[in-house]
Amino acid sequence: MSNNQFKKGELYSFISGKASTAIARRLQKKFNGSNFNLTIEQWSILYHLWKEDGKSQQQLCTATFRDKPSITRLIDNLEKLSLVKRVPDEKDRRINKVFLTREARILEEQSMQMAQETLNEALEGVPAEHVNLCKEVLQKVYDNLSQNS
Amino acid sequence: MSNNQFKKGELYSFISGKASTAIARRLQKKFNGSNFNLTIEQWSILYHLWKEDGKSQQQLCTATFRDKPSITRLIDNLEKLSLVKRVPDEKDRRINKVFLTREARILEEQSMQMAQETLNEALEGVPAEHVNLCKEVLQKVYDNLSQNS
DNA sequence: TTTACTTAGTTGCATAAACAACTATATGTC
DNA sequence: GACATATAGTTGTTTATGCAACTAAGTAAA
Repeated sequence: MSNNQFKKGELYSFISGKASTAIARRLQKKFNGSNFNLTIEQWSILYHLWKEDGKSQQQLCTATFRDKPSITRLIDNLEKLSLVKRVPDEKDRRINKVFLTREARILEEQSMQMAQETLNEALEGVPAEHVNLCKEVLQKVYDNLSQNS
Repeated sequence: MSNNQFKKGELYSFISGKASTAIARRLQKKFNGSNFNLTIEQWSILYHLWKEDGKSQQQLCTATFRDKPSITRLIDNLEKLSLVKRVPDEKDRRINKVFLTREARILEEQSMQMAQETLNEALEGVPAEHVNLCKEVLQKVYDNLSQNS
């Protein structure tokens, strides 16, 4: 039995995800202002490929917390932009590995810097230990709900 | 100058809003499982009208952190479902006040209980003071980014 | 090796979001 | 009163999400 009873007025703020929406919008504006022709969602795919190129679509589902159709269509659009390329796996023909193009690799540094900047603006005046605690809470929330319980 | 420098690997979790997405999905599943024919987004409009009926569309924009076209279409769909009704303001004909129907008022108790339940599941095992601190951080983030700075 | 089951990815459909361009109404100034 | 300007809301277009139904390929068991 939990002791986290919410008052009615407090309830909404947690569900709405206003903070992450605000962060995403700010980052998107930075992209638009720099002639980056990228949505945040597309960028989030590239982000995971910069960490490790050649991930399968299924791995991207897990990494980005999206379902398979969403990934299919994001990859479709990224392919149209010549930023990634699907390569069928040699051993298991069901699997598409997704690889960055040279054009996409060029975008890493500048976009990561804009993301960094955005987070710094977002967390201005928040002590590092509060940020860490907050991240732990959000991770715990995610873990709590990822189970079938 | 901020001291919140993020390591590359940590950056994504904050932007992605995984936690609030997970909460919304869980609540949506509860709705679906109870024959509530409502999206979370539609519910969020009703939520603010339950707090104060007759809000204008503009007030709903502010309350739900959405833009005007989004609200127009959410209200369109809620009207189709006979859950709200637009009423032009007597004094200022530009303004639509949005009122709950009887059918919508019936939904309040049960849906709020499901939302409460969802939050309790999400925050299971998280001490109340951590929840409060986390909420403060998220509010601060929102405030930081709401300015034009 | 035939059948059943599982996994990876795609397609169709409905809903929602972001942005720009638009209409209608109100306000303020000359 | 006539003009410019601001505000409230709508419409069109593109992109993304969630769900269900589907195809193709791999696995395991009879």
